[in-house]
Formats: sequence, structure tokens, C-alpha cells
Amino acid sequence: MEKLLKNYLASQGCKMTKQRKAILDVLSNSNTCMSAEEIYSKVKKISPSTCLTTVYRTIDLLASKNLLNKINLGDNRYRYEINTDLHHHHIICLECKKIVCLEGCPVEEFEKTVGTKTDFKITGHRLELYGYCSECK
Amino acid sequence: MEKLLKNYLASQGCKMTKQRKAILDVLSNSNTCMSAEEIYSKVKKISPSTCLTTVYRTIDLLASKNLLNKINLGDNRYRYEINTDLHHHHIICLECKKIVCLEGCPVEEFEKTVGTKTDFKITGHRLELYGYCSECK
DNA sequence: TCGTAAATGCAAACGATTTGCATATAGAAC
DNA sequence: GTTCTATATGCAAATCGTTTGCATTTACGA
Repeated sequence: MEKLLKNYLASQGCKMTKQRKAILDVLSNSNTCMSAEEIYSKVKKISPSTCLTTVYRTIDLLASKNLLNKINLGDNRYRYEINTDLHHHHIICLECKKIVCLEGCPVEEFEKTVGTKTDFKITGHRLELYGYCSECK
Repeated sequence: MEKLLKNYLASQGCKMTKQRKAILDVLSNSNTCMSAEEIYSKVKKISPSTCLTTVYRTIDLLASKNLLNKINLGDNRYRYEINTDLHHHHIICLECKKIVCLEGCPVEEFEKTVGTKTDFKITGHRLELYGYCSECK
């Protein structure tokens, strides 16, 4: 995964700096989405000189190549995750803030109905569930 | 609607100032959700001295009494609408930013499945659709 | 090894929202 | 109506996540 990303970026004329390697490392070895701050603090352990700005810029780079999803959980700050190209949603624990990826999507049928009713050309949607996880409930 | 809100707030020991009247006026005579800035500019026409801070504080007041929904559309700024207590979602035009309320909700069934699978106690969800409206598509 | 475009770090700007504080005002008590 | 006091207001400054400007550094092809 990491290798693939690096090769792909290189093929796009992007330089492979130690900061970018560290950021890709952190992103691809995580199984949830993380805030910029979270990525930053993990990256610093691998490449201490890295600054937050570089994290943001690398995030933008990856997002612009469609390699990364920007997720908005409603708390006015983004989370980021490597784009696996598999359409999915998240459930968030209101207590411990844990984020779990979900399989499946209940919205597809609904989109068709709404498209007809409202005369919109629908291009996508956003859905998150909220609740308390098994440890917190 | 407006009257009801005013009476309710008064019954809660809140003072009915001209600023609050103007804000309630704007909120209850709108049929979509608005950003703080949008509310502010409409309120100024009714009560010109009102400042943005007061808009935010009134929003907080209403939200704390459960009279107003804070909606996050994923652009790191909130929209606000009077809470009608009717569970619904929105569709947003990516071109003209128009927001339309939708009837129905496809997520209820999905919540049950996810609850069983993940062992979460699910308390809510957030869903928005995106696309292009009949004029923009 | 060199040269250059691309990437970095820092500090300062940004936009939405919140806070501190001194002043003004609604509305109850007289 | 006048007085009183808690509550609400306006302003300026702070906040927080994110972005930008700019001078410096670095990756990588020649």
C-alpha cells in the first residue's frame, strides 16, 4: 500500500521527501481516519523536523490525486484517511470518539427517489452514525 | 411560530430584546437553514445595531433550549434552522448552494443492522445528499 | 557535481466562532 | 413612572483549525 502510493506519487512528478514518506507511513498504517493534529504528532516520531504546514500540504496533495478522503464529522475539523475507493460510512462513539468504518450503504435507493422528486442530479452523499460503543455504552 | 417561540423564551426567564425579536423573526420566516453570517445580514435590516456576537449568542440560547438545529454541511461552518422536531435531511446544490429539505429517511433500518454488528448503542445520524438542482444541472 | 523546480519551515493571515469586559436595557418590585 | 438588578449587548481581542507568503533547503535529472 505504502509502496504503491510512493510509486504513484513519484510517477506524477512528486518528490519523495522524508516528510512525505513519514506521512504516507502514518496514513497507510492507520485503520481509522485521523485529524491533521493526530497525523502530525505521529509523523513527528518518525521525522521530527516535520511541521504541521507540511502535513496539511501533503494532505492536499494526496486529496488532489484522489488518494485521500477528507471527512467531516461535524465538529468543524477534518479527518483524513487513505482512499480505498470503497464507498463506506463511519460510526462515531460520542464518548471516546472512536471511529469505526461500516460496510454497506442504505442511501442508494433513497437517492433515486429524491432525484425524481426534487429534480436534482445527485452526485453523492454524506452519512455518519453516532452512538456509544460497546465499552462506553 | 414566532409568537410561540417568544412566549416560550419569556416563560424561561429570557428577556425579549429587539435583537432577539429580529433574530427569531428571520429564523422563523425562513424555509431553509442559514449560516450565522446570512442570519446576521438579514437581522441588520430589521435591527441595524445588532452585532454578530449577539446572533451567535442567540443561536446558542435557542440551541440550548432545543429550539434550533445546528447543521454541519461539511464546509466547516454551521447552518441553523428552527427545530421543527421533524426528523429530516437536506440536499445541497453544489453549484448555487441552495439547500432543500427532504422527506423521509433511509437510515433507520441500517441503524439496526449496524447496531447489532458493531455492538454500538446508536443514538443518531447525519445524512446529506449532494448534486445539482434543476436550474444548475 | 551542479542546477532548478519543487518542497519545506516559519511566521503571519485567515474565517468562523467564542470570550472578557464595560455598558445598556428588560422587566419585576416599588 | 422610577428604581433596581440580573441579564443582554457591542466591541475588541482571543481562539482553533487551516491556509498563505516568503526565504531557505532539498530531491533528482542532466
